Amino acid sequence: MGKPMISLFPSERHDHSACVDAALAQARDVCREQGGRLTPQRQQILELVWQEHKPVGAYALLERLREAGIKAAPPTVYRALEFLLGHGLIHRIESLNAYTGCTAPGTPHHGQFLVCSQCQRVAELDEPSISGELDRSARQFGFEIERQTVEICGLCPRCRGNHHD
Amino acid sequence: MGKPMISLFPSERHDHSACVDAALAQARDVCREQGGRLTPQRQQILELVWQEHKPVGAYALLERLREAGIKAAPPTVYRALEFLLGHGLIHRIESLNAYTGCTAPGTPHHGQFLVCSQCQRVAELDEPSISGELDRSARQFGFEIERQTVEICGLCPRCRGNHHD
DNA sequence: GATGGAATGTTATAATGTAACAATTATTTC
DNA sequence: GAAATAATTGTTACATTATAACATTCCATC
Repeated sequence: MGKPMISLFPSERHDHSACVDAALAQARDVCREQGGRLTPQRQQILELVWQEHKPVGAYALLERLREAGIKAAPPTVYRALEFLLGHGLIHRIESLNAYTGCTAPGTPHHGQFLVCSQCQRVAELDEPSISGELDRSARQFGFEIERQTVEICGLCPRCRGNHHD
Repeated sequence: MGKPMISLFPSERHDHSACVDAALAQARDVCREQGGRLTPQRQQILELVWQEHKPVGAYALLERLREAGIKAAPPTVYRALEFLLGHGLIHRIESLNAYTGCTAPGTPHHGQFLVCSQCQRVAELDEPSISGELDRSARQFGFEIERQTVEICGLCPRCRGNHHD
């Protein structure tokens, strides 16, 4: 009974290197189209953001950079993040002060995020029905939307199953 | 043509002291019902949050407290905010790291916020149609919602009219 | 008026983010 | 190719937001 349940939360043993490769390839395409320079450093930071399907904080990225032997200061990370945000290659999760790879870069979309409070993984949605309702409500009150922040915190399918915290 | 436009953004010269008084009265009711202690300090900070229909940062509140002659440190403010958040008397606007008075304390609701990027004022919605769509989408993906963060940034009706920045 | 729990005071520090200017690297123009 | 220009990165310092830890005070109740 019920519709097939599409999994936005990839399994534990999916081929994650494929995710990363795809993200990097898409990023190169997007930058070529938009005339942005995906420098090695920016690419490396994008790759670090993609290490997991979890949002990463700026200082965690800084830590990872240093572990990779690169001595960097906060502005290095924040500048790369600014570039990546500007080209729609990552999103910022406001409720976590953290950053996550965009799964549909290049295509204009509002991100809507399902954030698991247990495993921290994030799934990105772009449901027209949600955006539509937001648009409708905003219009009703004479409000002109510039940007939507929709972050839904809760339990992902897998963590709902594992009720042994 | 079109529906009457309900104004969620009060006019510049509405009787704001009435807003504050109502908020404080509601807060007292809520605390009585829930068994929370609305101490003078907590009440004062709630009052400061309500000084405008704009979200206020914790350190701005600290500043206002000091202007009121009270020498306080950050934990004083954060503890009061924690109490007020816990009793649903204020909301935190994630995208601004700021706090705003709740317009419907006591009644369970998800806050949905229209935040004006020009005048910074905020209107709180609780549209079942939005929550409903979020619920529906989450359920579709097997996700169990604990908390919704919906913050819509854009131009409020008045600022849309004033195109002379 | 003793006592136990909540609230507040106080100091220090953690976590997140940015300003400002110097140095370098890439790109264009001559 | 060399000079000029623009973009990127390095570096230092600092701003902003938030919390940990422990001492003290307040307050309801016994």
